Amino acid sequence: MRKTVGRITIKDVAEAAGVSVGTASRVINNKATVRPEIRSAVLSAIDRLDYQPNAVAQSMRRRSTQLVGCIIREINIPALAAFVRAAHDELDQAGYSLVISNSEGRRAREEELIHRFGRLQSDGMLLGPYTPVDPAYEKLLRGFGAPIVLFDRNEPEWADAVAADHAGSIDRATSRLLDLGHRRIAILTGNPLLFPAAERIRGYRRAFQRAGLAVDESLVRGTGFLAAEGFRNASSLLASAAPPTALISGGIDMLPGVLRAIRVRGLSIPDDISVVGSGDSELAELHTPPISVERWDMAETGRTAALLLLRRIGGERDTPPEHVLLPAEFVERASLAPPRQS
Amino acid sequence: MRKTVGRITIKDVAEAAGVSVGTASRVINNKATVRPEIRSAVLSAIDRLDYQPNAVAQSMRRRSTQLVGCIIREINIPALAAFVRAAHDELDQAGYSLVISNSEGRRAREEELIHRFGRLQSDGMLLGPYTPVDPAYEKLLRGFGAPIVLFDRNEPEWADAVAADHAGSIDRATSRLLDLGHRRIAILTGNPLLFPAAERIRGYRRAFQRAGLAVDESLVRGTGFLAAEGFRNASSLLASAAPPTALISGGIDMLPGVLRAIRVRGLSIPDDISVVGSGDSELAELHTPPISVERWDMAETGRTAALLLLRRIGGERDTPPEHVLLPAEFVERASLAPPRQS
DNA sequence: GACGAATGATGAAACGTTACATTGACCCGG
DNA sequence: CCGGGTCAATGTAACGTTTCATCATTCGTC
Repeated sequence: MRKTVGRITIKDVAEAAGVSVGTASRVINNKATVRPEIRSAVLSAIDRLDYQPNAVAQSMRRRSTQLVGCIIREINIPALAAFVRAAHDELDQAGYSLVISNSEGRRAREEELIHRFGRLQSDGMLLGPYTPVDPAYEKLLRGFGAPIVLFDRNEPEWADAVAADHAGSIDRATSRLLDLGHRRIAILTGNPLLFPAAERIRGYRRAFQRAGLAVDESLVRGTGFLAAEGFRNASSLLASAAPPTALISGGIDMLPGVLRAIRVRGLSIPDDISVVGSGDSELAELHTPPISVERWDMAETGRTAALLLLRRIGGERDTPPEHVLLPAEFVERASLAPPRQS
Repeated sequence: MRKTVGRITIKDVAEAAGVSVGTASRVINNKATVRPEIRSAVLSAIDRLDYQPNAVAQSMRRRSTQLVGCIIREINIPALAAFVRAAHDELDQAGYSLVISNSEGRRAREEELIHRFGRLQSDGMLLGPYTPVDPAYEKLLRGFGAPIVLFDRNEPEWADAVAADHAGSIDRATSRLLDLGHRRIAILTGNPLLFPAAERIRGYRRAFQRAGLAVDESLVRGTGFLAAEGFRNASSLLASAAPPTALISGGIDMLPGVLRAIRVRGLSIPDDISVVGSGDSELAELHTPPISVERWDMAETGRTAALLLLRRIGGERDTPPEHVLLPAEFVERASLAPPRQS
């Protein structure tokens, strides 16, 4: 006798099987001992009524939602989509669902989303804050009642984190440019208070230092990861009295802006200017000429982040925070050439 | 006096403000009438205790989770990411969170995810089934307790749907190829039981019919949308005795496979073969030569889907299902040329 | 055949909210 | 001065589970 109104609850199942709700619950979670004949009676009732446990009620009681929040800047960036995809697979396999949200890189939205995922009682969170973590932010994160894993960030340092070795790859890229004879090498990246920007600049300086050369500070621009910033900075540099002969685009989706600035100015790659991008992409690979990039495995990043998170969720609460640094390589393509003799 | 164990509940707030939980609740949901001085007492307690409502408990009681499920084949496909992004924004603005999951185009996973989102009590679902909707599937969907919006699908027909006019754009593409003198035009797409495959083939046939020409059925391949299928079909066609002089890649992420098959065979575009893709992408735009495509607005698709869903969630349950057909255009690029004289 | 130990099933109390029926206080008109 | 009508706040019953203490039955042992 199917109930006509409302969904089927465990109570209906118990009634149909002629047992108590408690027993029905024990069957459903196949717990402890329950007589085989009763078990099958309950299972048949479940089948007959097409019963599905109400996850909300379960979450309420078990105090675990099997939900993981993920705050990224923009799902539309292929590299981030790859990250999400890999993390999703790992979490999904462990029975967790992924709630994603785009922060658009805005502090206010990040805060709102963190609050939202807190209210949601999500069991964990993957977070790539776009704002430097000041004390207020740190407090907000500390108040989040579940484990947090950061990606491509290293603050707050008490959270687990997965990041790529930007310093290493940009060091290699810069060295290669120096070897080719470049001296005026510009690096465009985000706020140096954020890990990937700081690291890229660190690698850049390290290469100069090793070569015994001084860095021209006017060529180091840490104002923003976005394509628009890339365009702005590249444009102004290229228009200057002593324009750079090589340009490192240090943002995961900055390259389109930089390329546009170069095109607008009528320059050609690599004859007029050498270019290095950050993060491999169809754009970099298929561009004419193909653009050299620092590359790391985004899927591996996502997997690792998910695994770290699952470990914490699984109860490992008081081992020290783990900061995984994944290798990044420098992939040379046709976008590099010696500087033009002038 | 901050509780040291467990989260702060509305009970703590009520206690701290010296009112009943009912009153506290009324303040929180600023409902009905509540004396200003009491309201501010409660608000100050909330502030002091840093209280956040438990969304799980709210969902339980209100019977609404503010969660929307989204099942797509693969978030990693830029076009789908754009869809998700746009839908996300619309839903987010209305206070809903988006739970996404990748079906990998596998029926079993689709079913499992639909069940999961049902158990989750999600308030709605965005769904692009990759499997033709047979009676069993239709029953599954009918049993899902919340509104469903399909994208690029038209079945089951009782669900709202948003799709692109593939028939129109592929008709134009085919016509253009016929005008250029092509007669052996192959079309590679998915299962013709699925809307976008059926529509593309329909447009293709329509163009031939208008031109008074017969379709060579051996050139119509409706075996799968994936890049691997594209590679397989393109390879076998190109290796045949009478290979096509033009090729329509009728799947949103099939193009890489098709291009690879052409490259492997050592053919050049457009001299040896003309190519049309489905859905614009960086690959199509930046390829040498750029690939012509049928193009539609993925963001608009996502927005529309979200809006349709929100309307249903908002209570409009018994207006007839809405099937929105968004325009698709044919974008001609350098991948087209007259067939080589043989 | 009685007793304790297992084994299985039950009932009710949570979980944190919201909604609804109730109560209490106060005012106003007759 | 009483009755009815507002307005505000309270107390409590849900929502659908799980869990835990409790109770009932069975079984083996002496």
